[in-house]
Amino acid sequence: MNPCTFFKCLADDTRLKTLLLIAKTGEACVCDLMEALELDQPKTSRHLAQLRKCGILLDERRGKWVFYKLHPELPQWAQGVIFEAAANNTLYFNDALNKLMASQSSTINCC
Amino acid sequence: MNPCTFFKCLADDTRLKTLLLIAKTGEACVCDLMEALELDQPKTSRHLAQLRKCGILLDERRGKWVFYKLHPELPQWAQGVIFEAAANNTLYFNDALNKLMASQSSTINCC
DNA sequence: ATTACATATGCGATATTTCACATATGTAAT
DNA sequence: ATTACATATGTGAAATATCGCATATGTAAT
Repeated sequence: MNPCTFFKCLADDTRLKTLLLIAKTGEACVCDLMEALELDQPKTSRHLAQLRKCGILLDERRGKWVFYKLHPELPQWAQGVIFEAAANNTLYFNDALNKLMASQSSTINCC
Repeated sequence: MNPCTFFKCLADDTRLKTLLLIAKTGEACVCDLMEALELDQPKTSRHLAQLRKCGILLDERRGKWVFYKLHPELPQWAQGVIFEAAANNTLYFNDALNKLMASQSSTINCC
């Protein structure tokens, strides 16, 4: 994991918020992330794909849905960076986190 | 310190190596950084200026030279990110670090 | 005040990233 | 087999970042 590549992945609002949300909740499906971040589907999917291809996220299909979580083999220091950022920037993604947790605890919309 | 802005600053080879070098050595002047990273003067200065304007580095002039160090008011978590990256990616900037330490311990070239 | 050296910045050219739309793929139900 | 829904990707346009060169500013010495 080249550190510059890693930081490039964090250097975008959509990707960073996505990662912080997943760090906080453990995992999330694409449709919930879309709603929480108020993004269209291709944009959400594109950024997730980039994080997956860089080895930061791991995807897992369950029926029609795809869930993403932090890749278990992500180096410890990189995980630490993500968790530290999540713990110290609540204001930055709190809105999205609330929406995501609401989606995840209901079955109204999707998965 | 917006976390996305912060990570954008780390998402470039020149800036990231500069930061890791400064994290390891405490401070460095522009001319030593130029040599260690084998960069031309305007490029070095431009990236340092960006890091300074974002509040990550603090500059201090001493005679003809300008020294940069981590900004003392940089949030703790952000400092942590830089130090963790420095501690876990030695291969990424070891060449530059050796050159920098050689420059700093001699007075042949500049300051 | 002039010169030499260190650092900073204006600016147009180039490269890279991101976006938006259309379309493709994959899954499950009927 | 067809339909509906969830997700992924091809592609060109738009936005953004970086570079290279020229030039400006700041400091110290003569």
